[in-house]
Parts: sequence; structure tokens; C-alpha cells
Amino acid sequence: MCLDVNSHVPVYEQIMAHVRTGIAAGIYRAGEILPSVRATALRFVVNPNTVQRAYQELEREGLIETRKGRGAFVTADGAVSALGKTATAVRAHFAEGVRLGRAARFKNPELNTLFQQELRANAAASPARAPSDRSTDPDSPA
Amino acid sequence: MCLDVNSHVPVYEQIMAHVRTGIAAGIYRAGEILPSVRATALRFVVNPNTVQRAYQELEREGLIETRKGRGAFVTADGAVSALGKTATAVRAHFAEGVRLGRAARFKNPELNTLFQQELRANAAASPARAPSDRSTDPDSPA
Amino acid sequence: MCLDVNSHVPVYEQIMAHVRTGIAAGIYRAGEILPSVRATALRFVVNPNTVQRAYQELEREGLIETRKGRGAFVTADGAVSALGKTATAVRAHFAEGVRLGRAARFKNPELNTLFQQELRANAAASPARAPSDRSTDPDSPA
Amino acid sequence: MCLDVNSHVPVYEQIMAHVRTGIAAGIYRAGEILPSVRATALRFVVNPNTVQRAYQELEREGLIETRKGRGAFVTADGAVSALGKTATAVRAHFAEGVRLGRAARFKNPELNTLFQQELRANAAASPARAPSDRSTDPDSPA
DNA sequence: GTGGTCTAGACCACT
DNA sequence: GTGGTCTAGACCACG
Repeated sequence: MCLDVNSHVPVYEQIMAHVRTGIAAGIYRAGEILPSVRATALRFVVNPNTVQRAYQELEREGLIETRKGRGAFVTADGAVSALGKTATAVRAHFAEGVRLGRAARFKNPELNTLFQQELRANAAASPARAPSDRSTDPDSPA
Repeated sequence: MCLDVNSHVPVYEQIMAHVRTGIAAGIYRAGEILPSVRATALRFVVNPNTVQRAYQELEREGLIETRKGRGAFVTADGAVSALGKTATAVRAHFAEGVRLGRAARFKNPELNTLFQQELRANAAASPARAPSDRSTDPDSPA
Repeated sequence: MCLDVNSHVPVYEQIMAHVRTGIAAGIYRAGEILPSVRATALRFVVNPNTVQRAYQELEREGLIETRKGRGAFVTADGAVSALGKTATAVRAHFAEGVRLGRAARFKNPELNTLFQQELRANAAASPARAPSDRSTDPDSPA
Repeated sequence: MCLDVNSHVPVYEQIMAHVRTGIAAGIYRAGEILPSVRATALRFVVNPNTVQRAYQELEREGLIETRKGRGAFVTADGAVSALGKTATAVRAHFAEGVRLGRAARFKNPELNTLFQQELRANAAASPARAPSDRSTDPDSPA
């Protein structure tokens, strides 16, 4: 898991998304401490300020809580809301793809085919088959 | 059809995507003239410079051709390549959604459900059923 | 002989240069009439207004003289000054090339070699040898 | 070294040429950082946007690489290709001069004389002799 | 401090 | 009217 500096999405938001999905996935549980700002900065090869901002925004969202000199902790309802937020984000991407396809007169079956290809391409666990031939598309208008 | 100024995607790229899908959809055909820079600027309530830049990049991509004092025209192979480029963009969005979902331990069936919901939500004509309550998610990390 | 619409040099100036060298070369002599605006426009596939402007500027330069309803004529001293103007223009190009080369630390012998190559490449009459492999360079900063 | 705002060559291209020859001359080496956009804008008394555009185009050419918040850096193969690009630009100027001269029926010896004069006029160090009275010709049709 | 995008408004070349 | 370049000045993301 790493960041895409060429994406239009600010790095600090990518880090936010990373933490959010981490919570949604149960990697970080309610009350647990998150990796320190500095550790995260080193891991992503990024300026600590940037991580700092990500954590700050997450705190504003109520997902985490920072305590001076202690670190950042997942809040009680952060654990539950993260899952919903992630699902919403996922849907947003699908919606954007669908919208774009519709604009180009793609029919439902065609869109479905494209989606199933991605599902297999990025297969992880259950029905894993296809090799991951996915490559980022600089063209993608978010 | 309008732009999202709050998106992290530069406005000029959104305009590029718009033209691209317009060509892919057959709204603009090979050899046909595109709306002028100024007209497009008015339509999207955007500065002419921004449209100018979009057209310029599209020209560099070989999709369109501009002639001083005449206007911008869809090139012959622009008409064909636009379709492929749009499909790639669509897949990129699906891929990103899938990636995000996978990170949060969503299973294939769950992702599929989310996708089918979008497909129906944004339904245009044919199998239209549930209109649903889709709204853009400013949180979406592209 | 034709125009380069992709050049940064305005078309009307290219036409001016064409007339100027035509006079310098003795194709158009003092007192002789020049091709009409419309004829020139057709020949170069250009808007008559553009030719009109070229002729107008040439008149301001004193190289030609236009008489309503008659046409444009080479003036007496136009015939002599054109040659000088052309020579100056030629030198200006050489100077720009030399300047650019110097900036990149090219030595005199190297510059000379490049020049001799061009001289042979564009060979026309006297010591004609090499085939014309010259191609326009969009990079050229005038 | 300064820009010619009266030239028909866009300022941003003049800046590109300047950087290119700088790289070709070894003033900027592979991996080294270039002057910042704002610094260059001040140096050339030009709007930062204009420099920004020049750098952006150079990046597209692969000559340089920019990193947000860091600066612009000369790429590895930028260092080598710049030299070739500059040589091409130099030849283009010589070619244009030759072409113009040929059109006016100048013979090779005459063209050669004009060139040698420029070579001496713009002499830098080695065989410097006649300083001469060279001045830029705004008339020069690139 | 760095690069990157956008607006407002200007002037030029060309049809 | 068209596209193309430039300025002035603003705001954002990153270090």
C-alpha cells in the first residue's frame, strides 16, 4: 500500500483514506493507538506536516482523537462510521465511472463487463483468478 | 452536465473529459467543429483561459486540431481513440473503488451490490428502476 | 514556395518576406506590377485581408506603391533597398543560430560544420550536391 | 542574456530555449535543481505564469522533472537530449537564413561571407577579431 | 519557500 | 467572430 503523488487527490487525503479503510477493515480498533505522525511520514516518504494535517482532519471528522504527548487514538464511534464512509467513497467511484460511461453512451452490459474485469483483475481472496494487470490511468478525471 | 469546482481534478481536465466523452458518444464527429473557446467558457461559467488550456492539451493528445481564426475540429483518429480513452477512464474509476473496498475487507459480493446499486441509481433509459438518492461525495479520494 | 502556418512568424510577414526576396531576386522589377491581392490570397490559400495587410506594410516600408483600381507596383528605390533588407534578414538568422550555439558552448568549427551542412543540404544551383534532407524544426526560437 | 518581447516567438518558448541551452552547456547538470519559477520570473521580468508554462512544457519534453514543494530538476536523459535539441535549433536558423538567401539568388560564397561575418561579430573568445556593428533585426521572418 | 491551477482582463493574428 | 499569448493577482498543496 503506497501513495500516488501524481494523483490529483492531495496526499493528505490519501493518507486519510488509508487510515479510514484501516479502521473499517478492523486493523485499527476503537481505543487503539495509531502509528505516530513521524512513523507514518517515514513509511510514506512524506513530510510530517502532511501526515499531521491528515490526522488533524480525521480528528475534525471525529474518527480519531489526538492527545498531546500520547498519540492518536481511534474513537468509539469512529470505528463504526469509518465503514460507512468507506462504503460511500467506494460507491462514489463507481458512480463516477458509470456517469462517465453513460455520457459516452455505454450500455449497462458494457459497464458491467468493465466492472467485472476490474473485480477479477484486482482479485484478492475469495474468487481470485486473474493476475493484476491493472495500471493507473493518468487520464481518469476523478 | 456541469463541472465540479470542488473536485481536486483540475477544471481544465474535467473539460477535457467532457469533450472526450462527447466525441466518444458521437456528439462531435470527425471533422466537425467544436464549440468555441469563449462559448464553452460561458457555458461552464469558467474563464476562457481554462477552456483554452483544455483544448490545447486535447490537441497535443491528437484528439482535436485547432486553426487560428477558424476554430477547433475533431481529428479523424480522434474520433476512434476517444472511445478507448473513455473506456480506460471508466475502468480506472471502477478499479479505484474496488481497491478501496478491498482495503476495507469488502468481499466481491458486497462490492458487486454497491456497483449494481449505482448502475440502477444512475439509470438513464433502458432498465431504469430505482431512482434512489445518490449524491456526490466530496470525500471521494479519486 | 509556400507558407508555414505553424511558424510563429505571422503569415502576413511571411508574405512580406516573399515579396521582398522576389524583388531582391529581380523577379519583380522597379515599376512592374505585383500579383493582385486576390491572386496572392488564392495562391497561398490565405484570407485576402492577410495579403492586404502585407501589401500595406510593404507600402509603409516604401518598397511598393499601390494605386487604387490599378494594383501594386515596385517602387524605384524599393528595388535597391529590398536586396539590403534581405541580406539583413539572412544575417539575422545566422546571428541567432550563432548566438544559440555560443550559449551552448559550441565552438566555431562546430558551428561552421553545422552551417556548411545546411549550405549543402539546401543546395540549389552552383555546387549542388547533397539531397535536400532538411525538415522544419518546430523547436526553432526564431 | 535576456528575452526579446518584440519577437514573434512566445516568451515561454524563449525561456524554454534558454533552459535547454543552459543544460546543453552544462550549466545545469543532471539531477541539479533549476532556478525556481518565481526566481526566473524576476530575473526575466516576466510573469511567473509564463515561466511556469515554460517549465511545464520542458517537463512534457522529458528534459526536466518537477516536484511540488521542491522545485524543478534536470532529468538524466534531459542532459543528453538537450544538446541534440539545441543543435537542431541552431541548424534550423542557419537553414532559414540559407533558404531566404537562395530565394534572393544569393550564391554560396555570398552566404558564406555573411555567415563568417556573424561568426566573427558574435565572437566570444578564441578567434575574436572584428566586433562589428551587429544589431537585431525586428524584421527577420524566423 | 516550492510548483500548480484559476480568474480577470488585455492585446495580437487571422477569417 | 476565432484561437493564442501575456499580465496581475489569488488560492491550494507540499516541504
